Amino acid sequence: MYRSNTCGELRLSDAGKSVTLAGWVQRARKMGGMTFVDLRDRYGITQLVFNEEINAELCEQANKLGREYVIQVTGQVNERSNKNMNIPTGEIEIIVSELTVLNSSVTPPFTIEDNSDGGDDIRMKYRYLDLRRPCVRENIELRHHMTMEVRRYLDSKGFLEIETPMLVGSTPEGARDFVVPSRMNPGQFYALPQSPQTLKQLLMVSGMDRYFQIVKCFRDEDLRADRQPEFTQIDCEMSFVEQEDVISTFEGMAKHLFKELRGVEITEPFLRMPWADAMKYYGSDKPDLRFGMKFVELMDIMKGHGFPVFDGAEYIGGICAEGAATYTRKQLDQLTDFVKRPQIGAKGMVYARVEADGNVKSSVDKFYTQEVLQQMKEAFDAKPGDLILILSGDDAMKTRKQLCELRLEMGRQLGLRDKNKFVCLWVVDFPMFEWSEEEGRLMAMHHPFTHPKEEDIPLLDTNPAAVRADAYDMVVNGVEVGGGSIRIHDSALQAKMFEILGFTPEKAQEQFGFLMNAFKFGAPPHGGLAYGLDRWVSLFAGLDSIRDCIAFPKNNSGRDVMLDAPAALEQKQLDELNLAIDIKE
RNA sequence: GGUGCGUUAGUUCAGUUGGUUAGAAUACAUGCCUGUCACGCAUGGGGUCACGGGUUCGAGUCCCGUACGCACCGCCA
Repeated sequence: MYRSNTCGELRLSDAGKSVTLAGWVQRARKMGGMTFVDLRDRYGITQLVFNEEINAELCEQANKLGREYVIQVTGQVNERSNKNMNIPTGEIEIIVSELTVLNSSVTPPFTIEDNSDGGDDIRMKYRYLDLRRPCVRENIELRHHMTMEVRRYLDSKGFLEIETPMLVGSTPEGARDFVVPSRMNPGQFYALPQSPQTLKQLLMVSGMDRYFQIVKCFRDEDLRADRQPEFTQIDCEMSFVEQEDVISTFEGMAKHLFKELRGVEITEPFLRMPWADAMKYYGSDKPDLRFGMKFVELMDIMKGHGFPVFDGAEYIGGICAEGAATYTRKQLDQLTDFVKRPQIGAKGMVYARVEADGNVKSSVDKFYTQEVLQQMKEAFDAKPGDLILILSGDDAMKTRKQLCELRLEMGRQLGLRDKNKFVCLWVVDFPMFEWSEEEGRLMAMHHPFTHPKEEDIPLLDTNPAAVRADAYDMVVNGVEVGGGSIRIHDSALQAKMFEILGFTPEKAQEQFGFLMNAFKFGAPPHGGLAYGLDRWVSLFAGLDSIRDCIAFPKNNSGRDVMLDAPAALEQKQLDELNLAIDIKE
């Protein structure tokens, strides 16, 4: 038996017991005649005491212990004379009578503490040491608890957890696939699934009725703080459901997770917003509604008064930052620089302060009478002390996206994006298609299996760009944590969708024939949703990056710096797979 | 594919206008210390200033390129 207890569980009530503990040496404090050792495991830290007067030889051994040595000790639980109330075990210590070094350790490259001295790069290289740090370990524990609660909730609703294959066929629409060469089928490749989308639909055809899977998905696209090439979805599908059924089931799951993992009880229904409104009022399909600053359009009020920039604009709109009239000229110049950054791309920014007497003082006063400025103030319902920021441009959608960035930045600067506040929103009524400049054709905004809104189906022939879909995203604090749709279950309608997307019937049959054929055998109406597990955990843990809740993540270049992957293959392996490498300059 | 920031001791960072032997903290080693808990005190070792080129009497510092890291744009049905 290596241990009788963990390093996190002994309390004052255990005083007098003889125990055996095992763990890692966090640090040793040598006081001369006595030595204290903090022994750490996943559960906590327990202080060990070695006293020269009691056992000189043992104390000598303890003085040789280094950081991260793995040791086993036996001793008696003792009430401390000086208690440390900062840790749960701080009222006791172990007076050690036996010490075994189970393994030594070289000096770690960074300290194993919450306030570590390790940077991202070195932490990833030694991720197994990074995971020893309590603040990282807690994220992994939270992730575990979340998957357990997901299973508990979905099981209670009758969902079956069913595994789908990782080696599937490549699909042309959407993200780039990771591909896997087949040795037994020379020149042919599997692809890793971007999502089990079509397979879960086939499970509905099978009559499985309610399916879920906590599943890895793979997309060979560039990484971000919130995007990894392999990530985990909570993938779900239900039969005989309409949009409302799916939304209520997964709103219920979100509430369950909030309650069980964050202790937040949400009783009222989540907010709903049509996609068109989200774009119009927030310039984004995933608005952060923890704060206001809804866009106000100013074309009627501000255009045609002789200010050339606005007079030539196709869109003029602004936000009102409550109480921000105290912003200095320097701060406003910095905001102007912010929106002019190439990544945002605004030409400039107009600002207006509402002064204590209600007058509006703007950066374009010479073009506008106070009367017009007052109309503008009314449009925002602005109060004395508020600051109005206005952008304009010749492309309404682009300008709204710029205004969106400005709004988020102001929210950040004014401290309105509190990590402990959660606002949940369903964005609904997504467009079915969006125009792709690159491809010169319509592309599915969600995916090609999405059901159009019943009332918009006639538009498929006349004006497909105006067709809306039975698609919905869940957005929490401006993070898209999941999305789904009602699917097409009719092979004729599915064929029509492929036609609109520019597939020839032959191509559609080749790529998705298996699905359309299945639909001929009695496919039930069905729909579903996938939640992003990594993003949910990050949101609950208040993390800036999903990397921090993934045990072994990839870096920005898609590399695992610990495993040094990806890497070149041996020629023998390439030969077996009938592959030749030809790297273009 | 693109933009920005960064790369100096094991680690996290400072390093002024280009000027003597490149510093701090922490970690590490040694010694002292019997109630510490971020223990304390003393001493010590530890540097290809990412790499390559350029400007200069002289480059950690300025310029160009490359590599790597982070954030972002494109991309992510």
